[in-house]
Amino acid sequence: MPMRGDLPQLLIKTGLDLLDEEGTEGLTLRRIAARAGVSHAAPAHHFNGLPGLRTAIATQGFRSFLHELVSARDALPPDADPFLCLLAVNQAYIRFSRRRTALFRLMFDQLPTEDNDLRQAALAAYAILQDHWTPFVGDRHPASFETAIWALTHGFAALSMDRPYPPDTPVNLSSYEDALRLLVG
Amino acid sequence: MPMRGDLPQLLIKTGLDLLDEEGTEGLTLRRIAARAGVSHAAPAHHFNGLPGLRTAIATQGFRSFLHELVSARDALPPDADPFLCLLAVNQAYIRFSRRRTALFRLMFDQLPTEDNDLRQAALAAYAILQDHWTPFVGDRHPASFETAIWALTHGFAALSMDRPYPPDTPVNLSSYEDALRLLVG
DNA sequence: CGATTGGCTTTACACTGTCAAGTTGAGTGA
DNA sequence: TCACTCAACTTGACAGTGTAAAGCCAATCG
Repeated sequence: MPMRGDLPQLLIKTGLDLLDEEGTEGLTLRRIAARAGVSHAAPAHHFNGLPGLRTAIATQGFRSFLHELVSARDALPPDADPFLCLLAVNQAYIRFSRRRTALFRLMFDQLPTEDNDLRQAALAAYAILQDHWTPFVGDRHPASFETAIWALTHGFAALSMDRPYPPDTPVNLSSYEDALRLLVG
Repeated sequence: MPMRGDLPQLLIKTGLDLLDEEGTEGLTLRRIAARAGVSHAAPAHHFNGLPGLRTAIATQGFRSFLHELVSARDALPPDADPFLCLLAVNQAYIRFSRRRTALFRLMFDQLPTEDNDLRQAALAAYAILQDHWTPFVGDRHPASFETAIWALTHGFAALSMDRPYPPDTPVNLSSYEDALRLLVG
């Protein structure tokens, strides 16, 4: 495998930059290649064409996602209120979707892909989420509660990415906090 | 060459078909043109390039969306239980996202576009949703409750489109019903 | 009748992903 | 030392894409 410089990793990083800077349509094999200083066909040689590179980028995206969730958790004191922990981690989820919209969209678009690395990275991030809402299950059906709280968070993230759905209401994080309280309370 | 029925509407309908049959990447100006039996540049002449055609298709999508929500409501007897109405309409929301995934994605991708027709179509659909959850606001903060129930529904729709997020758990509609009950109860 | 205009076609161009073939260069074995 | 190998690229070509400019042509209008 590539000892020298590790071009695949450089291509993934370049793709992430391109995604953040220019959005979804900026992610192109040839642009990544040009920015990485290699020939236009080099990326396709290391990944399985554009789809392969996209899942590789999405996988790295889930790892960054995990890192931000963990950071949000570790920023609180170890004896913090469980609800504050839950809120902090879920707000990190939502902030990620707003700050890295194109990447967030790519990640969840690529999720159906049956790629092992992608699955593992996504599951690792999901495990962090699970850890924080399990204390609130109570006597409710665990699967339903899990579905509820996760769909609430993801839905809020998806809808507040670029704009609110009903263009009048400004979706803000405090209204998410209220909604979360409704659910766990 | 279509004598009757204006070409723009035919192009939109062709685009919707193409989207349903071949997914997002099947939606192409040239393919739409070919299927509609016109030259490859005809679509760009009536809409503002591909972006314009996409928002036009998304707008029509929101109109179909509205129609399905209304149909779900009208399928119940007029004296039906409010929760059953709410559930039926929201399940229609979710079914739409599963049955017409590519269109659903396009609709919410194009939503940020500052297009008046698109806004109006999206708001009309949203109004139907609002009608059904307002009876359950109770003494809660209306905006937060609205956010909660709508984010829950949209999140569930988004996550169950192609796949479950944690690839193990099969997201099904009955778990959504439970989640909805948790929220409105 | 000639001019105009709107609907569409034709042509051209830059850009995309992908494939096949070529190049290069660092290792490897005898 | 000297071919040989083989993976990492490069080069070149091709079909498909959106878009812009120009052309065509029937209907309309003054």
